[in-house]
Amino acid sequence: MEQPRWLDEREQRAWRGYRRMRRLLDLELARDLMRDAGLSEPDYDVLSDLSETPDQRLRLSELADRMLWSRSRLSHHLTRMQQRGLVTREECAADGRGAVVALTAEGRRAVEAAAPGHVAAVRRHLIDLLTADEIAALDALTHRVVDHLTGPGDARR
Amino acid sequence: MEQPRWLDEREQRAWRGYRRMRRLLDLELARDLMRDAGLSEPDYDVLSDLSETPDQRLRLSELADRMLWSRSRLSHHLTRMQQRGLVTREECAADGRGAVVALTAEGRRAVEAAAPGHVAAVRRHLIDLLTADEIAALDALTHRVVDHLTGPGDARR
DNA sequence: AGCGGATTGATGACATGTCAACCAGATGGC
DNA sequence: GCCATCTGGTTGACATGTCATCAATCCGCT
Repeated sequence: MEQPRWLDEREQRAWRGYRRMRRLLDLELARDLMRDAGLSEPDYDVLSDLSETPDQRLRLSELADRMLWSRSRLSHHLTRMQQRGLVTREECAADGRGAVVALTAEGRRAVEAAAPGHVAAVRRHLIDLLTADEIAALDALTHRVVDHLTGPGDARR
Repeated sequence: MEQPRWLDEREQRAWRGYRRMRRLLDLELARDLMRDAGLSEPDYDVLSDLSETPDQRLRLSELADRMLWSRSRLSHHLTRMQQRGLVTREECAADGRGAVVALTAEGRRAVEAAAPGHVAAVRRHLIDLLTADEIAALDALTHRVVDHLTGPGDARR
């Protein structure tokens, strides 16, 4: 830390570009999703993960891990979604402490209605703007960073 | 929207990788910054933008635009930072409605103390994991997306 | 000069996320 | 079997972000 290696020009541009894209893309996708389907991104993510699961249901901890959410956050968010009728909570047969979230019919209807538009927005604002090489690079690089962050130091310090 | 063009395998992987990286990188950088310097990312961004400005001060609206924040968010955040002594508000001579945020000595000290460690973390968890080609690709692609999102449809809808 | 609409920033109510307890049930050593 | 400990999930207090609204001021026009 004594002699910090600052970012050179190109690195600087890449880093700032990343952050700016991140923010703008997020705003845009969230706005589209809310306008077209009445869902927030977190709502959509929960519903989407659930709908991809064989039985339309998951243990809370399992879902939290997949989404990289704290259990607390998930619990709070699910109670809100439950009040809107998108999901229900069930007891877990295998573990008396556990709970299972399940998609309701209405929840399923909501994701299915939202998905095409959301995918189209992701294409329009990101994927279709990239060359095949860039998509490949993005795939490679993001996974490398993810592996780095989940690998050795997964146990935090 | 009738026949949605779903993402193919590679696109899917790139998109999911991006989202996962986004989340993990954010958590990691935020944790490091808080632990080492007692600042949140938003704190750091505000201080950093101010410190790069000639006079260490900016109009609120100017700062909000640069950061892509709502004015409301900025105003709330600044009152919190002000209470911690990192910034002050001043009246704007040129415009009676306006306000100007200025870095305090303590605020300056805080960014300068935080910057080397933060840059090192950005390197360690992202930049230094990428090849030169990937950095160039990231630079190009993010700016293209940013231009797309800020360009024609800047007036939303 | 003076009216009317736009802009600036502040504010309060509310939605969302985080953090630190907390409880109930599981698990493991003895 | 029984106690100590760990885990899964919930909860409440609090930090943060959003949205609608408001007052002050500015600007363009007559």
